[in-house]
Amino acid sequence: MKNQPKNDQGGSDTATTNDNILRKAKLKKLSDLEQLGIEPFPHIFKPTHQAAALQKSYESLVAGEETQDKVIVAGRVMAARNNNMFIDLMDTTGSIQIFSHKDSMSPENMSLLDCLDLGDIIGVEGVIRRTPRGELSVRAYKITVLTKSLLPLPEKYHGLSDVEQRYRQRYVDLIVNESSRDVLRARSKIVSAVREYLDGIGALEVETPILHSILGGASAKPFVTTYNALDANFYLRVAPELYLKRLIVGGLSDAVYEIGRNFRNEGLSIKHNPEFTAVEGYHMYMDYSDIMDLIEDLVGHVVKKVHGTLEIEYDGQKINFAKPWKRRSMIDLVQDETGINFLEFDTAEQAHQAAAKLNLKLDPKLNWGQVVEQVFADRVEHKLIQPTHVTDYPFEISPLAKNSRLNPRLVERFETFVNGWEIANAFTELNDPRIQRERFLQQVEQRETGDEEAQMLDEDFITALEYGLPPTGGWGMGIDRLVILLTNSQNIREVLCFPTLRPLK
RNA sequence: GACUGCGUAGCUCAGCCGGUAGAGCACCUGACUUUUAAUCAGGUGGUCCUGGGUUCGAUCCCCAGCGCAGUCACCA
Repeated sequence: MKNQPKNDQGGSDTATTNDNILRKAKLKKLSDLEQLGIEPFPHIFKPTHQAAALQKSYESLVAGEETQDKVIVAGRVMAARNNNMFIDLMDTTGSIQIFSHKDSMSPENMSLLDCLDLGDIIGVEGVIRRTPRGELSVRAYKITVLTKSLLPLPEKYHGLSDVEQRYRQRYVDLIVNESSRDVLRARSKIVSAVREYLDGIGALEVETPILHSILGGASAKPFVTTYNALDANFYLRVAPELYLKRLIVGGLSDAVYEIGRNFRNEGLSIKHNPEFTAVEGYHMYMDYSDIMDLIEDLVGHVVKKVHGTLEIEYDGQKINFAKPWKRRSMIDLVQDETGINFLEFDTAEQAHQAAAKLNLKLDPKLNWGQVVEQVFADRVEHKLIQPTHVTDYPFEISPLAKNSRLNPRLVERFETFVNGWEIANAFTELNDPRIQRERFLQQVEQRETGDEEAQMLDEDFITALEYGLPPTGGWGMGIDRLVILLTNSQNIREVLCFPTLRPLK
């Protein structure tokens, strides 16, 4: 990539690049400060006020008026005018102008102004006033350098827009791009709201292993790593599901949940990052209908917390999260779009023939359920803009879900779609150890025919089921996608603090 | 992984139908001193992503590589 800061040029006299010239200018000011007996990196400073709160409490202060209210603020110098007489100081809450005039500052302190650069972090003691031009300001009595910055900030008007650099050097992006800060702060708020809701219904937050010796809980390609001390290979988990259900078996709580990272060794896209955050929850004595209610309440709580209303706009499209959400079976939705009722086909061959009529090119090895899933993905998924629970999935693609009470070829599973994206996946949990073993064995068979994503037989999980998993409903939700929707972002990387990039060589 | 596009100053971007490059901001010097992307005058700053090839000459054309983006495939 271009424009990486070079770290090995600080002391070189032969340096001629602009990078070096800019850096040298700042190093000179740093040594000027030291000449003045000023420590450019002091240990501590205690501000008393923050910018946003000051802006709010002095909202009605009229232009030209000065108070006697003493404040101490601290932040980064983002802009300066009139030889640093006016400085825009930015802290984590907002900005406030600093006004430095010889009438209210010592000559020594005034000379410190000459050593300031954009990007420096300073502390300012002074009084609140509003300038005749109407800008709320701190008239400085004393300015303290808190941290000298040695690298130039990006352009003050256009900011930093090179996406690669924004993600590789998120700290620079965050300094100059308010929208980046807003998105990541909203993410934190969303995670808090999820936690708040689940704690509120009495669910217990737990942490289960990320290093798994047996792959399970979802159909996905894993990352593999080695643990030296045990001389054993581990998978980075693709889902925490099987461990969470073990905790329900153990009766740790009526409900448990985990918010954490899953890892899938698959491609990057605007919707996919190899490590992503999911929340999963398991609730005794609930079935998938109860979980649909729960998802609607949970997401509703989060949306309201972030937006104050249940109707949001994403990419110009209005999305309404008000209950109840549409609930419709996968088979019916496919029939709505294609006129084909796949339940009429008893064999995979018949399903393949039907799919072929729809001009779908499918791997001939796919079983009936996989064909239905592909037709659904191709014809239906992208049309599900408003929140929709798609219910009753084929059992072949749902090895951990309990069979349907209505049709043995289906299971009590649903996925929730918003804006054409799957955001949640849930089942009435399969708790019959005999059937679970069969399902695992079918997965193992698929694995042996080359399906890298098929799950493994987890004997200990079956043992847990043999001790008895009470009737339980479980669900998982992708946090990143929810954040994309609720922050009107276009890309998963925008909602990750540090998205995955190819390492620089 | 495949295809397409992009890579020029610290940042945001022009430009060159092949003759070694410009602007604004930032930075430096000076002026101004109640400014708001402050203003005015002057100045510094470039491996035009990297490596090959074609050419008298390549930042520009060709090939390969690296990085990024978008689309597709797998997936949440």
